[in-house]
Amino acid sequence: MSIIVDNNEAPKSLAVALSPLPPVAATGTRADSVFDLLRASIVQGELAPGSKINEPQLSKLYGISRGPLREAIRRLEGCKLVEIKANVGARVVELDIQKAIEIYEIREALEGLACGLAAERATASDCDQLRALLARHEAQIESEDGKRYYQKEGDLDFHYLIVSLSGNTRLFNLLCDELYHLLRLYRVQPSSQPSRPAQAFKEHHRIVDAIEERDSVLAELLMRRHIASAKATLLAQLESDSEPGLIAVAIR
Amino acid sequence: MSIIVDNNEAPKSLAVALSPLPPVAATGTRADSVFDLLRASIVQGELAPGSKINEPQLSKLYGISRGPLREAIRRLEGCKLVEIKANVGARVVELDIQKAIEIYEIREALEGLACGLAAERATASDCDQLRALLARHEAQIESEDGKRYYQKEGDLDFHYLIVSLSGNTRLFNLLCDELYHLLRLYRVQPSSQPSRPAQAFKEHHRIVDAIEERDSVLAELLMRRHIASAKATLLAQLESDSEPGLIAVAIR
DNA sequence: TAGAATCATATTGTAGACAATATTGTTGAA
DNA sequence: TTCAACAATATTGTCTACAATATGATTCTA
Repeated sequence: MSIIVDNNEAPKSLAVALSPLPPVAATGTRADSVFDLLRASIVQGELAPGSKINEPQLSKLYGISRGPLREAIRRLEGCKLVEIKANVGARVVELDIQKAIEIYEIREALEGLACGLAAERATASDCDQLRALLARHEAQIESEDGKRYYQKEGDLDFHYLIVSLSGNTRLFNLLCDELYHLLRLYRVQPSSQPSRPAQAFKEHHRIVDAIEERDSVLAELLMRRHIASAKATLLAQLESDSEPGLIAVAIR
Repeated sequence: MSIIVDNNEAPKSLAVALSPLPPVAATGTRADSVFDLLRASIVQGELAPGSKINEPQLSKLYGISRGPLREAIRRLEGCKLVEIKANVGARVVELDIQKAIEIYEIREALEGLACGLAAERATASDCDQLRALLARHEAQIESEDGKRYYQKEGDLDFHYLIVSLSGNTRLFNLLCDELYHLLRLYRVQPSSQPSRPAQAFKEHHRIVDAIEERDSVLAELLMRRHIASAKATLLAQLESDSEPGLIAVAIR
């Protein structure tokens, strides 16, 4: 299954696949709640890449009118998770290799920045937190299902923490509220997943070393290399996956 | 006049200050048109930083209903030009020194990336374009009112071109559709404007040299330094401006 | 007078209905 | 059969009205 060619319409059992709106919205407006739900649905693959966002269908599903729904869709557009064409509607974004390259180029620059700033600003207790996180990851790597966890979310935990230590709020929002959600789209398909948890773990350790030593130049360099490695791994996966995908396109 | 303390409400003569919606929308939806108009109004300072976005008032002014207007406001939120609080409404963003630092940190990383990529990808004719742009700027710098032009928009022209040469569409959108509009907010106030057109012009030339020589590492380095200089200049202005502002706050 | 509670007002949030546009299916002619 | 024009349908875009919430002014009490 390739993410490139999977632009089928949403299945008819959509109402089953998507979670309904909780009866009492925790806080904020309905548009906010629906935004969260829709984003989760897209990121988790319930709403397939390329599939149409049908307003009447979704407003009925979530039990809200189209007004707040449209506002939620506009916010998704801001996050680049959907693309809107006037008088045509919104579709879940389709990720291809070209977009992956662009995203990772940006990610490398921004996380490099974040890591360098973190090295300048991290306190001793911040470093303790980083070490504790790494220790938890080490324990999980040794167990087999932990390995999967580490690949999926544990890695992002590490990056979240570094970015938050940068002290740059806008940078945090840019990475954690937008870019990371997009990145998750690339993890939806089970795929071969050779990945590289042990290697990544080593790299994480060296990054924390640099931060502890307040070596911001080295911290930036190591993080940029770390992201570049992740990019190479992802691109290799995408390219191997794309072959059957292209065939599937040809068949149709 | 300081951008920090200028959080007065929009003047009563708002309808005069803002341009009305053109009778025939060029293309796209009304929400798109109003988004463009509102963004222009904010960036040009007609809608002052910190001022309230009043939906009934604006919908009457633009001659549209609140539905598309709210969608436009959501998009402005995505560009970080307004901040929305649930059940309270939207306000034009207030720029302070802290935010300027954050924006310029991000800008330095992203434009450094863009410039390095441009050095890798620019063709001979791309380089010709860059040289032609610089020649135009040189001519304008020598005339006095050209100097002002150069400070205001000519500099951004140069950066637009570099970013577009990077070949990274997402990077282009991030910088040109979002960050640059925000940056313009800092230029609204007339201020002392010592600025540094001659120095910036020199730096631009060296950047183009590096791009022509396909030296992406140098190109990135020079662009980062160039942005860092611009940041220092802006921060110096903001800090000198902020003193009377703080007094104004104390008086009120 | 100072402060708190209450009420009136204004603004935001939401719903439902209608208009405009795009999409799809059908019919007809070449 | 194939293509084009047309009609039917569905979806998006917009408007109006109403409900929910916040804001402020006023009144009342200590």
